[in-house]
Amino acid sequence: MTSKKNEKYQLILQGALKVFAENGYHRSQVSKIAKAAGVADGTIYLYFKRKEDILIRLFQEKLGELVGKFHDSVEGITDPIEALRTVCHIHFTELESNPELAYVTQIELRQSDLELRKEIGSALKPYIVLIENILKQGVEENRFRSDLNIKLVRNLIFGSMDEAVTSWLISGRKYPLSGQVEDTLGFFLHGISSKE
Amino acid sequence: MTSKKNEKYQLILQGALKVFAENGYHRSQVSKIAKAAGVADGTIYLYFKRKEDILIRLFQEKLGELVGKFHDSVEGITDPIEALRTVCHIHFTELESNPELAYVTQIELRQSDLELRKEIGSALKPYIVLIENILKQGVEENRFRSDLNIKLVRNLIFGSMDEAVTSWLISGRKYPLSGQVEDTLGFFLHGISSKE
Amino acid sequence: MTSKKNEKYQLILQGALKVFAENGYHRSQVSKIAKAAGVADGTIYLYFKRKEDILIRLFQEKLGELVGKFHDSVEGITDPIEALRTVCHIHFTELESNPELAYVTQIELRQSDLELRKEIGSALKPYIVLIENILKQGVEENRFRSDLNIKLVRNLIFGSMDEAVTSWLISGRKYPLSGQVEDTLGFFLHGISSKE
Amino acid sequence: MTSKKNEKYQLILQGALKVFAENGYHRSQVSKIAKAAGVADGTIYLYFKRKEDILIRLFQEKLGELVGKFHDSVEGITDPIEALRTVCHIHFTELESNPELAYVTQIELRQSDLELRKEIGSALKPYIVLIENILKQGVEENRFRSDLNIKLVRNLIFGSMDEAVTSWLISGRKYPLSGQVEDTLGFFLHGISSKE
DNA sequence: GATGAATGAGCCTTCATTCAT
DNA sequence: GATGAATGAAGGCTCATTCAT
Repeated sequence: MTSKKNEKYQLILQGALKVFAENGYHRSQVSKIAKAAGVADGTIYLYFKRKEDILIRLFQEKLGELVGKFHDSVEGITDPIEALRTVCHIHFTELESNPELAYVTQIELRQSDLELRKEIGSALKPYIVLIENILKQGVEENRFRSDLNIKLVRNLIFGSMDEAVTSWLISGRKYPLSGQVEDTLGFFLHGISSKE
Repeated sequence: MTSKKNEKYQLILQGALKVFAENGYHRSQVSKIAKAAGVADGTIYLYFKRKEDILIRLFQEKLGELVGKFHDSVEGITDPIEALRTVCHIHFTELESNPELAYVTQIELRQSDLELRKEIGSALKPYIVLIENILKQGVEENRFRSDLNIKLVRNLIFGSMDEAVTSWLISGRKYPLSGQVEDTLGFFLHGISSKE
Repeated sequence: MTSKKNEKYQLILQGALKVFAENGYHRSQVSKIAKAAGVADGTIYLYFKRKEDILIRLFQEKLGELVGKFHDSVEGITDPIEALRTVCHIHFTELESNPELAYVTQIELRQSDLELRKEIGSALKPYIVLIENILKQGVEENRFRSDLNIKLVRNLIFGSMDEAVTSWLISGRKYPLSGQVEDTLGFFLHGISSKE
Repeated sequence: MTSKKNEKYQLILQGALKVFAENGYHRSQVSKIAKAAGVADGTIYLYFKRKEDILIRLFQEKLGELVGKFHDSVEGITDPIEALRTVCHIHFTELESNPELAYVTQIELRQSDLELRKEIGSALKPYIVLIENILKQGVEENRFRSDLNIKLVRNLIFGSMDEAVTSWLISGRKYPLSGQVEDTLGFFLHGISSKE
């Protein structure tokens, strides 16, 4: 049964999320993760090739879930502006309601070398593509400017939201992140220039 | 002579920049930095309290230089839009022409715990404030929207540029970063909505 | 099995005794002890918190054994003079027949800071108390002088024997230490004054 | 002028005595001694071959002074018992009134390897010989027992006093050491047996 | 599959000693 | 003689990974 294998596998991922969030990747010994997961040290190596794999898989699983939620939520929405609002709303509320995950994605995942960054990049790819598709659709429907540099703008949008989350996290989460959805969206849609 | 003292200090910083960029912080042994700097291992500890200090100081020095350039360049510019263009232009060209520095700031500096992230944040503060002041001035002069959430927008702008640099870096620097200044500025100023 | 755990623990202690005796504490690298014990360097840290702990535990174990022997030997002896003779005899013969232990107790254990000295002192306490009890009993039975300053005299007796051992050791063990039991006892019992 | 040379030499010895007493030999860095002495690190190596030499010389100088005092005080005394009393009195009072010296001689000097212990032994020799001569004279004058094992007894006497000092020191110097001269002397002279 | 005791490579840091000034 | 910046050897300790049970 894969369910049995999944059981330990999931326990380890959950333990790792907790331990990474509390201590940071480099101060999270494998033995500490094993204890948090309630398994023996060696058991971890039955499911993960090396310590770094735990981080990668954790990210992939969690980001997969997130991207799934993005897809599900956007699916029925035909208005690209509404789709963008939904993406931003989910991005902020999901991380706001899950500080451990936020910490790991915003802080710990960056604690990795160029190689890992590329892997993270590919895991993020579906999310970036999702934004890209919204942009394309918006341009086609003439809701967005036709001269958009889409590859660039999707990155700028992602980077904006990412920085908004990181700032909120580093500030100590003193204000509600979800309260910034509309202002962020306004920035995306209209920029900062006065109408004149 | 302070020049003499500065000499070794600078040699170590330069060596560290090179070694960090090549290997990443965690794979950069102190002995490797010492060799790159042309000094003995122990000498490093005459100028830096511990290995992590090298990273912090490196960042502070280099970012200090960058912020200085921003200030110098923006000083004589009265038009806030032009000021924003200048900031973006310098941000992109400086890092484009200095890939080692780009690597360390975009990748390695993120490989640090929350504590260090806060120190980095405070070193970045003057830059963020510079953007904030441009925004304030623009609002006052009615060039920017009066309803801007300035604290948020300055972060979004910084985050956008930051992500643009990271993407360019992770892509393998296959395209000229400086070629994206105008499109980025267009995004900041007008957003993505079509005029209608 | 605790025997299995004890096995490595004992191997390390034995290795340490040998290496300390040959090289002295400060010139005994942990790796040398590990090799002598036939275990890996890291294994030592599964059983001992730090290098200094090996010395402390070694002393406590070995001194514990010695004190046990003193107790066993004295137990059935009712004559306090005979008890004192037995103590001196065991003190000299045990160390004489175990030069490695003698070296560590007389030389290396002194190579420690005040903090460790206090720990050693507390481990020695039962031995000192044993001597003290013999003195008390002797005074009660009117075999020893009633005006003895017992706290002082127990120290003087211990110090005498200790110095006798150290001198023998530093001399290169050129004469039989056990041959000095009777003269030492004579000194304790009658002092040096002529009867007149 | 040797006086000039002696000046720095003495400064270093004084600094070392202070630093050794405060920190213990192994935690007394050469640079700390240099600072306490008010000289440069390198200067120490103009007067001492290596760090260990400082300890040896310090001991030799200080012990030399002590032995000088013993000789001066005993010189005019013809009664061997009185001579022994004087020796014990000086031994206790000198170290009691100079806790830094006491600490270094009783604790730090023991923190040395067999080689150094032998050097210390030879520096102590004149003191041991002084005691030996008193014993010989006493035996000749029939004040002490004629069957004394002089080589042994001189060590026992020295060891007794030495232990008395160390115990007093480790106890935290809570009682006056000089108050134990008479009881100690009583032990030397008459031992512990009741007269009968 | 699961365990966890054992491994041993790896590395930061200290500090006695040197030597150019 | 005096300085103190520079040196670099040395070693205690950690912890990711393995493997016999």
